[in-house]
Amino acid sequence: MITKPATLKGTRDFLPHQIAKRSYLFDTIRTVFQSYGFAPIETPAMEKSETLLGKYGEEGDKLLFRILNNGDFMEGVDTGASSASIASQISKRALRYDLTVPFARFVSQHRNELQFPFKRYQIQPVWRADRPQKGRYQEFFQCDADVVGSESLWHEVDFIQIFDEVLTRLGLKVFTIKMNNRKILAGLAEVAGHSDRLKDIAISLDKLDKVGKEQVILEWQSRGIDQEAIEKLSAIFAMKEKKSTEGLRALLAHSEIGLMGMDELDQVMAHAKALGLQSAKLEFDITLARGLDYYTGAIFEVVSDEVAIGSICGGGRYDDLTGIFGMPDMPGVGISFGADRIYDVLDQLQRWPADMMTVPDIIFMNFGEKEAFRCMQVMKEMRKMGYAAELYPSPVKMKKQLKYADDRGIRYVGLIGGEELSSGKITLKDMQEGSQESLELDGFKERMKRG
RNA sequence: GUGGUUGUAGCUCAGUUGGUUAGAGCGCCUGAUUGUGGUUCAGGAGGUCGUGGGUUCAAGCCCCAUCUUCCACCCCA
Repeated sequence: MITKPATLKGTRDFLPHQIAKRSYLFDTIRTVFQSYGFAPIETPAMEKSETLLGKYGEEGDKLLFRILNNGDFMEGVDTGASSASIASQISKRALRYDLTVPFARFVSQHRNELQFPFKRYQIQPVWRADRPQKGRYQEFFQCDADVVGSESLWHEVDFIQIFDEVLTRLGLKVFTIKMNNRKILAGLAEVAGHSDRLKDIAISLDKLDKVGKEQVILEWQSRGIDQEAIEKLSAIFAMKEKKSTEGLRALLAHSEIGLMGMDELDQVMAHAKALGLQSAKLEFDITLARGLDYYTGAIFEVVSDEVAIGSICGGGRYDDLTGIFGMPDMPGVGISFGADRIYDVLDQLQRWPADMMTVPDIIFMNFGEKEAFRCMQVMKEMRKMGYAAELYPSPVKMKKQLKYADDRGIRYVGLIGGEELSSGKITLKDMQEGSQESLELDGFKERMKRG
């Protein structure tokens, strides 16, 4: 039986022109990361299940792709157990869900080989068993930069500049870097008298933009936040509208952690603004929560204001990511570029630079055995000069050969047929101009150098 | 994971209340042009109507399942 060819849902093939665009994107990100002192690493696509499980919350666990054990995976399995238990019995490996947790494992494992603070970047695919939508895939690339082993807030300032630099270079003109601090959210929970309910308060608050404040209040109520607390928290709504921290200090006056968050936020934003940004708008957003459980300080999210596709970058600070791998007191902060979403944004906006396809500089027409051999000799010299050259592989009709050159967007065509072979000349055709000239080998080289 | 939506030629899409042989544009191939592309003209190829069942004398169209797409939740890049 023949299987109909198809990629799995949420996954895609990449054609040469798409790879060209993606490489340009990666190269831009890589260049900027390196200019800020980050060095590349790679980790395996799969990890032990226990490395990944429980790191992304309950929802995240469900989105992990599990890998079935090899061999007789049912041997000794308690089939009466729960699905989750059976799953962990028959699957000891999983595909990575992001690059941050594998990085934490990496740092802990190689701690004696690294110099701290350690700054690494990583551009690799990740997998999530999510339901696909536009800009939402089951396999996609993340481009992460993290620094571990430093509490300095200068890193936060660096990351804001990196967002600005990369996205500006890629041609995005209108985008917003949203910033908040988990300590501020913790402070709010504290003054509301619900320190233990930080997550409930933040998750509902995060939806403010979408559902409005009445709905947020309703959701708080249903999550068991009492009326007195809600009244205190309501002061937030005004701050959200003004996008300012005005009045926030007063509200957090009795929360040590809240005030600490305020200090951090003010310091980072002030420095980032003083250094200047090219295209980015930098905004405080009290409702920004982000789901990942491990964030403890600054949190970032970048959205394009030109294309509605969700966030294109994210990031934040975590005090203790490697603790679960047996390496306590290792603070870190990092960001991630969602390459595939940025790709989609650039596609939609048609912001790709021209001439990104890797196309040879010249193609030689094939007139037969002897003529082709002469072309091979000439091409050998051309390649030494740094040109990419190729020969049409078979001596078919000129029309077909030229159309091939045209379709591929190759600018120059070299013709060495019977006439040229006997006269020792080369006919060079410029496909853009539609002109052609007959040249000696030296003149031909000169002509190519002139472009 | 929940609710919805989509699928017809390589691409973008028509296809009437179920009724002969499923169409168009673009693209592709061939020729006009046996050493000249992108223009023009003439001709041609290409479809298990996503897949599998079912209802019917008859299904691209109705029903069920499944895969896929996109949307809203959820969550996120």
